[in-house]
Amino acid sequence: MSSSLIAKATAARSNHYLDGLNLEQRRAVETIDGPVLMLAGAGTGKTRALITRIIHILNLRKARTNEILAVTFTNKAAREMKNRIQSNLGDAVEGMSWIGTFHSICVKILRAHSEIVGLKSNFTILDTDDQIRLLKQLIQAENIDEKRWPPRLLAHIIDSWKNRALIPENIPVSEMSLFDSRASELYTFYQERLKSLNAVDFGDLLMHVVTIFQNESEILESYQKRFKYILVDEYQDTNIAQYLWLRLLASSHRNICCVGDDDQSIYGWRGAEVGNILKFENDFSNATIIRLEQNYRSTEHILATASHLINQNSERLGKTLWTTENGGDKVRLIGHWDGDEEARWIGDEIEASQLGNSGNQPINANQIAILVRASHQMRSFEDRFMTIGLPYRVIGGPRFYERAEIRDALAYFRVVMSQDDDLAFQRIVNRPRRGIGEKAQQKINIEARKNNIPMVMAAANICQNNELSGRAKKELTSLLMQINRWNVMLTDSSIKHIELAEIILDESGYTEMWQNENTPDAPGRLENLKELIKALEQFENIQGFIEHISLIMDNEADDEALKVSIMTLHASKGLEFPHIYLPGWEDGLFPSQRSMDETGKIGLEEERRLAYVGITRAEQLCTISFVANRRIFGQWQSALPSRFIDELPEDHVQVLTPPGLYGGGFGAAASTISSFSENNEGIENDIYNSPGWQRMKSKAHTKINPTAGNEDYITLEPLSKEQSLIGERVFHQKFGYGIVSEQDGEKLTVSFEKAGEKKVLDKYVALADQILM
DNA sequence: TTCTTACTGATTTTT
DNA sequence: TCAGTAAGAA
Repeated sequence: MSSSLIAKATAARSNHYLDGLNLEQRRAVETIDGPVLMLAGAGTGKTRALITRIIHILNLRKARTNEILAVTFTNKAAREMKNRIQSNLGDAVEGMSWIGTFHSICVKILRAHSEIVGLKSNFTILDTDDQIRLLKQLIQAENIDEKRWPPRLLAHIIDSWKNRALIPENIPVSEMSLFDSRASELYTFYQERLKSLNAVDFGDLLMHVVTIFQNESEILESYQKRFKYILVDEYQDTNIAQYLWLRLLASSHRNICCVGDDDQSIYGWRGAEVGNILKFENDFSNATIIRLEQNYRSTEHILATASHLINQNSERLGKTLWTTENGGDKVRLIGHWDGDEEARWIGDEIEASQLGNSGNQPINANQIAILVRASHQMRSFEDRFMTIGLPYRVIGGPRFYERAEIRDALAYFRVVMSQDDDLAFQRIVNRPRRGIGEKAQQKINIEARKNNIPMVMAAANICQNNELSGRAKKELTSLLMQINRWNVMLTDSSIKHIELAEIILDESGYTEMWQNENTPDAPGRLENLKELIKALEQFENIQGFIEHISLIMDNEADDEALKVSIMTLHASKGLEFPHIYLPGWEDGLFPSQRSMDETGKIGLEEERRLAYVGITRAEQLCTISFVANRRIFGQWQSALPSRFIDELPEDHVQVLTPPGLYGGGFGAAASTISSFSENNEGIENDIYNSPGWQRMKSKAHTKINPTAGNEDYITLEPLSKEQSLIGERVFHQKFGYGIVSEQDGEKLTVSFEKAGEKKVLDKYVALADQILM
């Protein structure tokens, strides 16, 4: 009696972490044994459930900290998981050595068993850039026309095989003859080359480990025993190799919990298989399926809009998000004339919301995000925000370690550390320019291949045998000597590794190269190099740094700064913001034409999921917009509103009237808008048929965008035919300002200030003094 | 070898 | 439009 009371009391005390979970979350936490699929909709607290589950397993003493395998896709997610566990467990989290990305965990496993797949345990990890360069060399060596068969394509083909864990011997016959009928052959060569370089690419990390698991049952068993519980985040993004990897590890005890949302699968084009999540029940019989559907993030209108949209997809497991949060603003929909106006309007809206206009609470810029489909859309926002002085930051873009200067610096370090790192050597041998050009490099390469020796050694031979011209020989010899000297310094304990790094960059002339360069981004690159040196401080030596760099280094944005975020929809997954803007909802841009062309309905559904991801990022306010005219590749194109706009639920959407004299406009969008307007308060649809609108339309490409000033731009009267324009100062969208020198009907000859004399049609110019600048 | 100019062709990108 | 590259000129 009393002992059961004690048990109850202890349980009540130690389980406090379960407090505040809803019923489903709690079930997800407490169903520890056996396969579990947690279908967690956007904003339903899946990370919390996942973390609590780990704590629960530990608390019940079902496993030790180092017996739990928790896999994520990004380092950021892994870091976040660790941090959140730490706040619950304290330093015990240090024992959780198996929280990480698929790739980083595979590196760890592969380093322990690399000899099985013919690698040394200190293998290097190539990134995409290295991979492409290697493939390029192979293609050249095989005398294949690079133009018709670009290395990128081959890289894609090989990646797609690796994503399916297909080693060269297992390529399906139907796919062998891709790429000029040589794909599988080149794949074989590529793998051989990687082996001889003692290197792997990202895909290999997974594939090699799967191969080891499949062929070495003892090794597999040891890991099966070690990982008593397996947790997987973002399961909808796993590819086949990852799926096989998981299934192998979980096949004995089947204690695997996969968390995912089929509606948020947006990486199909990169090999992710939604199928993995759709058929989880088949793969793991008697699996418990738990749906987290209560949303804690967004208002009812936002959820209803997202749900209604995603409901049009056919291939889904089905979930309905709900919330107890009633009310809030409807999702807003607005059309604009063109991309500049869209950016201008959004800029104005953001400024207004920062001040707390229209009855809402003032909101900081960092609470707002703009999510675009394609990165080229970002520019008009950057331009606009720059001119109005609105602080912003672009999330995504090239990562720190992908920048050329960082990669160059790392290549120097790599060569110094291991002189058989041919790829690194090739990268730096003529950077800065040393007069060791293509010819000389080819000689080194041939020599290396002939004798099967590293390029550094081959280069030394060539220098000795006098096979190079004076300058090249001199430079190469001195470079080799330098490398040697730095290598000696590496073992000299009186020189700190940070100093050595600086010495290498300075003595090689690399820093100088950027100092002498007069491009606008040169200072930034030097700045990055400083950052790199700073990052070195956290490591014991350069070696340790290099080990981690290829997998871990990423640039963290400072969350503190009050800046509007601009990013792609893809980059927004997992984030949330009070206010979200979703511009560019035009057919062809979003959904992307290419997506639909390439994979048809599958592609369209993925695009729709992308829209779903976008909308569900919003907590309070979500604004969708589209334009009638967009400049794509410098060409103006008129656009139709996205078909997704037709799929929005009218009851939860408020259509806004664009500001300006003619209310902006969107040609064919009018019909879409009018179908909405029946249920929406007073929109004057007929403005789209009004003479003013038509006039606006005819001047589509003449509209002058004011870059400064708050006033609405003025609309120009059409130039009258009778009016003589000779001697007038005019403005042209493309050529800028100029003076009209001749006039023949509607044809004008204008001498432009910047572009020189051009013949243009009068409808493409405007009188300069009518332009408000 | 390197600098210049002409051409081409173009989503999304966790590792 | 614009960046990245490939062929020509110095």
